[in-house]
Amino acid sequence: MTDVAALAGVSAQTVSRVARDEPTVRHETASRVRAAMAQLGYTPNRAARALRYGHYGTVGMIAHRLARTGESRTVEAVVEAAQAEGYTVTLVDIASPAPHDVSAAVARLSHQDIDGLIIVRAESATPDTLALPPHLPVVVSDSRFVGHHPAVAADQAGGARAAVGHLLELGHRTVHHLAGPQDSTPARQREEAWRAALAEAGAAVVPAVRGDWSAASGYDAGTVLAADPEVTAVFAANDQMAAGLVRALHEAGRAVPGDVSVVGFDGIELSAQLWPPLTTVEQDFGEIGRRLVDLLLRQVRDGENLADTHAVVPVRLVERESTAPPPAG
Amino acid sequence: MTDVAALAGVSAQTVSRVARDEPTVRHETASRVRAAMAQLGYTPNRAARALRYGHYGTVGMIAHRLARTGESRTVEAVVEAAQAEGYTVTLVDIASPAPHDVSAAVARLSHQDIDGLIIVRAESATPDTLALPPHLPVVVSDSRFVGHHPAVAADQAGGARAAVGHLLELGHRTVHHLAGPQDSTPARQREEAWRAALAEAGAAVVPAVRGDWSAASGYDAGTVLAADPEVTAVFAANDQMAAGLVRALHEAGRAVPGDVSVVGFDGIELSAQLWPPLTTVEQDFGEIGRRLVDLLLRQVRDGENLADTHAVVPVRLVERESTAPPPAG
DNA sequence: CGGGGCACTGTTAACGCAAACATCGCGGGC
DNA sequence: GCCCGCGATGTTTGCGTTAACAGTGCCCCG
Repeated sequence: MTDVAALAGVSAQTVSRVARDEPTVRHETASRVRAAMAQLGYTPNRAARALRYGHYGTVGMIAHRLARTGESRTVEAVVEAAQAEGYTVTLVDIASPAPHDVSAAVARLSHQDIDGLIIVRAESATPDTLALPPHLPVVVSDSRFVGHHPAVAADQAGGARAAVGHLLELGHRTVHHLAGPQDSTPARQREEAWRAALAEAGAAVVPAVRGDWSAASGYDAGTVLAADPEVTAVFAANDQMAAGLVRALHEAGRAVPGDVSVVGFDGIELSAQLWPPLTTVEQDFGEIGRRLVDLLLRQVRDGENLADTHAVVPVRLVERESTAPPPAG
Repeated sequence: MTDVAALAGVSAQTVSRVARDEPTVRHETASRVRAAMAQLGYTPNRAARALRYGHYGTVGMIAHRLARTGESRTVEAVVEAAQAEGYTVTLVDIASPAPHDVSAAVARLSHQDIDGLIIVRAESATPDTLALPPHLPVVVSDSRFVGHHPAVAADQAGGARAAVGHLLELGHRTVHHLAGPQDSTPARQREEAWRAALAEAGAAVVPAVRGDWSAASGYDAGTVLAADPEVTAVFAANDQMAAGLVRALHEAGRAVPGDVSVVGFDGIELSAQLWPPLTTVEQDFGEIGRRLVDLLLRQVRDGENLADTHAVVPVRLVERESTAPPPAG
């Protein structure tokens, strides 16, 4: 900056004014300064600016396994929403959802230049183990943190009930469940809602089969389910596992949806192009991302206390061709 | 910091020393300072630190459509690799791959606190339209920038040749191509290599059908391909489109691989669980991410000039059940 | 023709931190 | 017993920027 000032024959302050497009600089002077900036390749140092201003224009985001469907789509939505508000996003991927790793990530990020923090699926962390720096605005995409931090979550239970209800209405006597891993909150919520929906409808509550979200685990579970002639309808906790399940059913010679109906969860792009196209509970990740950013920035900018806020984002059952009435007899 | 110093009864410098774990502080003093830090909820201000040190410990990353397979997996790998080196990643999603939007993203990011920049698939941008700030280390995941910026790219051509070669070896007389969008470099590279491989093998060079990477576009293209009895083998430019294509084939009553063989590209998780499991060209996104970070940090830390570096990451043909010899006759 | 105001530009200080240097007190060597 | 050296801590200074205030020259008004 000093060099630019010298080259343009003005003071550093004037360079600063030009850099910030202050109107109180004569046109001629401004162009001279701009020329000097271009010649020297000058860019304002953001660290110094941030130091002066006291904020960074950046939000931190912590997630586990960024490349997964929900995560990557949430990341995309958060990045877009943050950009629209003039903020950039700094990302940290945690090694595991264990409290220790989450805390380490929080520590790492809170040492970065961030104005606020978004935690996606803190899974096994609890409010107490989070060890957040005081005064740092936070939003969590996990409803267990209500009362501690503002939270945004999809209507997991509603989605599960919709899936079960749909299958029951088609005439299935009960609905099996291909559940997600036990350390995942959404997985548990879907599983509990499935069980509750069955009980309320007076249908037989059968044991759940468990996968780990991966398509391969869905296939493995599918080989078991396919061998059981009692199984006529399965609600899978995500679309990946549903795809693996469908493959296992095909291999076992059980027609989908002729012999077995399948419902997924998430609404990944591929769900519509599977064979058969998958009936699924579609989540609005874009909305989740936008709500996360909104709740965070309201704290950052206006200092609102939103600890009790709990935004529930609705889900939608999309009926495609993987569900039908059970086989006669 | 001043408050902490006052509370602990030491100077600010000693607080600084404790914050950085300098060993020249007496244990007793250090604990007193730490207690004060905890009580006051003190966290070192990174902007001030960055100002002092002259670097940020952050790299910027620009990508288009973060939630797509290649992008999200590259992002994950980059984030992990950067974290391992003590850097965090700031993400910007561009609205479109048009030069104007890329430049805008560059401008936005270069005003952030970053030590270097990773540009993923600059697609339609060219070295000249990039308008990068001088002295900012950059790495691009696109081989067209060789000579201008260090680049990392998967072996698109090699992958396409492997796919075509595999199908030809099975006995197919020619291989059709379900291409990606024309404004995508990888799509063009795959398409050109497909055509070249066909020509070299003396096979008939048929026109390519074009999609936009989406599974739905693959389905649309698939309805056309399925109607043509001449088609016995299709190389799809990505797995999503391959999935849509396979569905269209199923619907048209053409068996996969009995009547038509299909090869995809990318190696998404679901490819192994489609029906039938998809033969595909697997990319090593993890390696791409690691190489990007490596090349960037070598510039950042050691000031190396890597402009001519062009890392080609090998791909691997994974043979599964969607390919077989053509139907007899 | 002198003073007030305005447009423009310069000077000073502070943001929070850490390197460099200064100081202090103590134990040991002579 | 005096001074050196070392460990532990304090003081000064500057990183690049910008807010606040301080000029400086010019035009216009009375």
